[in-house]
Amino acid sequence: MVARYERIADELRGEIIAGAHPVGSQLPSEAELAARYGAARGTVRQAVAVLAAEGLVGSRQGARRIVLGRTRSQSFAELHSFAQWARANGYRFGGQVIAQRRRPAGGTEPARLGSEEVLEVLRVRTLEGEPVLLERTVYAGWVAPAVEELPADCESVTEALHASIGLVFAYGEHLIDAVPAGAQDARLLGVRRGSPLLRQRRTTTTHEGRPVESSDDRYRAGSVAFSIRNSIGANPLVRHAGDLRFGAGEHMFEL
Amino acid sequence: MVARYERIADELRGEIIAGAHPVGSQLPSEAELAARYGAARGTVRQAVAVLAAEGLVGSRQGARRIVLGRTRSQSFAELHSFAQWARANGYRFGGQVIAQRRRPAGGTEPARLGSEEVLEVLRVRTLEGEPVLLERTVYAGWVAPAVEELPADCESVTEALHASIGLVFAYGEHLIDAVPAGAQDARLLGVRRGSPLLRQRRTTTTHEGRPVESSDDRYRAGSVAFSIRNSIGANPLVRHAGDLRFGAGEHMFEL
DNA sequence: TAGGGGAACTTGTACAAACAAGCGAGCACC
DNA sequence: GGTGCTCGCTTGTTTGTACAAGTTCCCCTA
Repeated sequence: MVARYERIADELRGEIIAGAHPVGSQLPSEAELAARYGAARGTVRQAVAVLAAEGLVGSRQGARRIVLGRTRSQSFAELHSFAQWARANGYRFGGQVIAQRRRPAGGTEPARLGSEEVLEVLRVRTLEGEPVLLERTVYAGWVAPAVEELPADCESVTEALHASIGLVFAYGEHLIDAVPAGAQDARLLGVRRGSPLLRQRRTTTTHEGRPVESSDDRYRAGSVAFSIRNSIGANPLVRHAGDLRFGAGEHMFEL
Repeated sequence: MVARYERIADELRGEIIAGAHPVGSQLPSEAELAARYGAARGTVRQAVAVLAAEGLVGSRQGARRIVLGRTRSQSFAELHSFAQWARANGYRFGGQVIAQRRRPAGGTEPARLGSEEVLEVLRVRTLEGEPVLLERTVYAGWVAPAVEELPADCESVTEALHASIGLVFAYGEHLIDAVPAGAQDARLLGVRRGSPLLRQRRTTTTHEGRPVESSDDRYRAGSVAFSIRNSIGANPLVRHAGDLRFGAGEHMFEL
């Protein structure tokens, strides 16, 4: 059972993507949409709120909503699952575990992952036959057995874990920056040492806030880019900082 | 006049940051909050929706909301304005125009910026005395005069343009990736050629969707990082297979 | 013609009510 | 002891109403 506002949002999104509402044009007013769909104004507002959150439309009090773009963001799942992102975009992709071992948690890991023993996995992901991503993932102890069950060439770890133990990656925090390729990075990704990599560090938790994994993913430069659309009203994005000299923290944009 | 739901959100956020609701704990139910604040349930829902959008709390049907984190994501303006971000975080910062010239629009610029003549500006930004950011910005013709009025060491272009012509950067689209430093990048940022830079390409528009600028900003590696906190909606692992397929260009994560 | 004043329109906020759907704990049963 | 089920709690969805606040555009006036 899909909610009514979602169906309305889907339909409006479809119209925008199809070009019925060109970029820069005005959307029908809430009252018009309510009449068209035979829904209450509140329901229509929920629908357009979805589109606004996706960055497709912008709105401000007093003026009609305007169309900002036509590309849809599928943000969360794609940010967590390489496979889901690649599949949604029609790319050929693959994966291969290079190394995997259990070890005691160290540093901030016990606090971040909430377990004393962790499972460390090194995976290479390919896109269109080319290695583009190196994943260094640390799993909390309680998911380790399920992860060890997976085949080495498992296409989608996220989906496999959902199927096997019903695990859902519900919340995540991501840090994106650029780093030079180390020796191992260079070898596995087929680039020169020191060449630029786009790094995404993430920590994910379940619905209950239970930590699942913490990962350091490195993309070959030129292979992928992150895209964000935002507005002054709805603020998904902000910046943070660290220190060049002390190297203790680093400057950070919060998205 | 601040909205009621915003005041409630502020108060709850304050309680979370202060530790009254530790990370992992449950928030009071909507009914309790409504009673406490003497507000309708809908109003309370709006308040907690704000916190959810900030990534502070997570929610799912049937269960109480839980606290996910204590760090607050700030304003949108900080993504567009280096100065506002740096100031809000208490950093010393500066800026200097290196080159500036008008030229005819080329390539996709007429379409992106909606003008035939543009103003190209090259700026270096410093943080704590160190050059960390190189901005190559192309302004639409209609803002060019106002930009040319600015002093070469203008601290905040965004604020200056707001003060002089009432310009508001309302919507933005950002593409984040990693690139090797070119000769000019290396010289101005004080790094070696080919070393990693974090690149943020952005296009900004006004409230009405009128294009203002298009920029290529490059950060020294290790100086800044982008941070995103997100959550899965209601739909766990459901994805539509290949409903969208954009041929051109590079692979993109859309956030 | 340029400018000010307003009226109509549009989105934002707030309240109230009702039902649907999912979660969790406690209870009964095997 | 463990399993399954029911019931109460909590969040999600939808409708309706009313007013507030900001925008847009037309018209009237100087």
